[in-house]
Amino acid sequence: MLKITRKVEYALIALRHMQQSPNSSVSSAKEIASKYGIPQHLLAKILQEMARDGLIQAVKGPTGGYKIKADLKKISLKDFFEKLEGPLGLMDCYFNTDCLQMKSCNILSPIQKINQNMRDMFSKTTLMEITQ
Amino acid sequence: MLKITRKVEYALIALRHMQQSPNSSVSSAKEIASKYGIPQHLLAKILQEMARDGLIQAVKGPTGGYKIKADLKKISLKDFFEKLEGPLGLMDCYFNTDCLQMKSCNILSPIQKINQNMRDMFSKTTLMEITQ
DNA sequence: TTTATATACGATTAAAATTGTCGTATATAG
DNA sequence: CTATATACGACAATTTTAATCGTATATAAA
Repeated sequence: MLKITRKVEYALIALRHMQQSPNSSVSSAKEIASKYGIPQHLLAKILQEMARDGLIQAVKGPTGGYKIKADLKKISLKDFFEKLEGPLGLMDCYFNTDCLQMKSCNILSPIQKINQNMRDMFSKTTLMEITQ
Repeated sequence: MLKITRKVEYALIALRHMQQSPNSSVSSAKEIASKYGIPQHLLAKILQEMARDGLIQAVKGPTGGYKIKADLKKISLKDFFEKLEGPLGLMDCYFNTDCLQMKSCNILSPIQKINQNMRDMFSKTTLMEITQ
């Protein structure tokens, strides 16, 4: 429990790789996948999603690839996680109000506090701090 | 991702229930399960594990059940999570050193820092704060 | 203009982790 | 005795995550 997914892990690895590449050069999914031992097609899908999210820019065709587009100093880890994986919370009831046990649940408010702590923590860290 | 398991959720609910019960009285798995809509056998297994861990005390036979044994003020949420679910980390490589990509991984050290932040956060909260 | 290589993206399958059930044994209050 | 509780391992179902596959489109370079 309390693990990040491989999807997020692969996304971070790719971002850091691009961050460390010469400016304005692009990195292909194939190049990144083989360097870090990531399934190529899977990484490609993740890169495509990050491109749709505006984090990176895609360049098509041979010699194509991806490069960083957004200002990573302005994006928190919380926002990054939520772009890729949806709402961030220890339990679904933090966002989802359709739990049948809602009325009888006795740990709802204590959990909400911890949730808030965790969200604050990830809000205070920028993507740049991870990838630089 | 970054979710706690139902096992931990059920354990917290049960602990809080016992905490709020009259002192020296016991609560049965059946009673707690039906009150909060938890599968009875599943809750029983979790309570048994907590008993083995010394968190609660089991009383056998009819009129039996469980009551709090440990001093919840002295147990951090981190220790509680680790008792039930094992090592706490965003990624397995925080503890497990047999990842094949270890050498090429470029996010290892940044992830370790976030890991430490998360562990610190859960170390600073006691079980009592959740269950009281 | 042809070819090789890249992104784009939905559909599907595979694997892993989580969640829940079942059967049987043992203890004990009434 | 008997009913009810804990004890515990084996097993099954479900859900989530991870990975693969097929096909289409864009484009640089020969």
